[in-house]
Amino acid sequence: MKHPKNKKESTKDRIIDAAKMLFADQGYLKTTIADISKQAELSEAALYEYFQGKEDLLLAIPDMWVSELIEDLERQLFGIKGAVNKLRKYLWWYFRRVEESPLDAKIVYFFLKTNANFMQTEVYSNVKVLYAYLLEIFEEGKRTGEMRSHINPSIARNIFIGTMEHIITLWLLRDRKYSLFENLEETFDLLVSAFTTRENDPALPVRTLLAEATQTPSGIKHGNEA
Amino acid sequence: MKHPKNKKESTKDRIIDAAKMLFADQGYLKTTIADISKQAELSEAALYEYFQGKEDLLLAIPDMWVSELIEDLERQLFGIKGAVNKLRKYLWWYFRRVEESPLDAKIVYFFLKTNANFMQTEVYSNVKVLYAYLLEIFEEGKRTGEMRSHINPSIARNIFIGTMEHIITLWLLRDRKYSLFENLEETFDLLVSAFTTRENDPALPVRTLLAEATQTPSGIKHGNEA
DNA sequence: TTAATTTCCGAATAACATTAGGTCTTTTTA
DNA sequence: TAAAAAGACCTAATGTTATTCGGAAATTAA
Repeated sequence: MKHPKNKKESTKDRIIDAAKMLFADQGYLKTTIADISKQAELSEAALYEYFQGKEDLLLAIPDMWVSELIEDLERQLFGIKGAVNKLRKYLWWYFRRVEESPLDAKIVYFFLKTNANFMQTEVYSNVKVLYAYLLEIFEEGKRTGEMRSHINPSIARNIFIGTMEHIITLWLLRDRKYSLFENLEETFDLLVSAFTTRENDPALPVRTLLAEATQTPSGIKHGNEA
Repeated sequence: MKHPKNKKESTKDRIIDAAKMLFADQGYLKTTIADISKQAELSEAALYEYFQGKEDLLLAIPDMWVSELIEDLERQLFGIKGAVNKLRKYLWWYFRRVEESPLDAKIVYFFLKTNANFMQTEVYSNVKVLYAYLLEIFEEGKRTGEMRSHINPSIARNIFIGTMEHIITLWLLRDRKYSLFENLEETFDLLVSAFTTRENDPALPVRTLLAEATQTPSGIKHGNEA
């Protein structure tokens, strides 16, 4: 059915690109079908051959992006050992994808949830897949002892996702004037220190502290713990 | 100017209440001025005596709510000693306010950021005030030694706010079928364990071991407010 | 080459937000 | 108190936008 004329971008893609740019730039409301079709060099009526309407067009954008993400994620995590390492990879991977596709990200974070029936959409179930990976990671960490045994995976996931989303939202609101990766290392360490057992906490290695403490001149009382 | 006929709700309030309900229920887009004015028992034209337009009306809602929050927050935190206690109060207070005014919260979290010029609005600067309190709390915690000395307050704030917002957003998306306070205790403990020095971590009292081994380092005055 | 199909467009249509212009009521003021 | 001013409200335009209609041009299939 689809015969991609490689010489030029397909019409559908042109529409999507135009819409993506305009939605992200001016917002969904202020962007008119006339704007989009002008940018895509097409009549307004023709646009309706490709999308059922403005809302359908909006939904199509995150739909594609999130699908790509899902496919990529599996490959990215493949072969990585350990829950903390997976968590780290997840974070760096996702931030890179967001930095590479800020328009998609903006549409996802700003215009998707407003849709009222967003919960019933294809995109939402795909987002849940992305989140489910995190749950698995926390469950693995718990199982292997890398993370605290009494941790609640879904709570940990809330904290992790919430933090990610907030950082991204701020970055988008501030017109992405800085790098998303600024302070990321520190943020990750802080998060991990909440989840992991102490031995695995790189930010505050207790073993080392203990060792230091027992060496400090004033501190030696009774080193009854080891 | 204002002569509040106490016998009935003022017209302006009626409009705001109608808009709040309809926006939160159907979304900003699907709600028409006709809907709102019908609900408020008013002609469409009359509505424009009170608000410049649909967008102005939308903005008015969080504007009022956030102003109230700011005024309340100061009183709520007044007299509470210790950064962790303040943090806890902040969280419980805010969640209660959200649970009491879910429609306002929904408008804030779902329809405000989409506004493109949201950054220039009155509401945004007020939201920043709310967030600034958190920064102060983390700085205080750092200063008093209640929290880790190497913590970055703005990173801690990101984690805290991100987590809050994510929990609230989920709750709203799921039609608030459960209590916002479900698992809150556990979530808070997990967060605090990332921020605090070990002695204040009730979940995993590793530091008590250390404290036994050494004396409290550098004369930390831990307010024993737990 | 002809029929079918796809791609596209100009011109309606319809749903809205917003304005204009006016009536009726309440408040002010002289 | 009576006239004037201000306020609250309305019906009926007006203008903007999304969406649909009916058909033309271009492409593909036979």
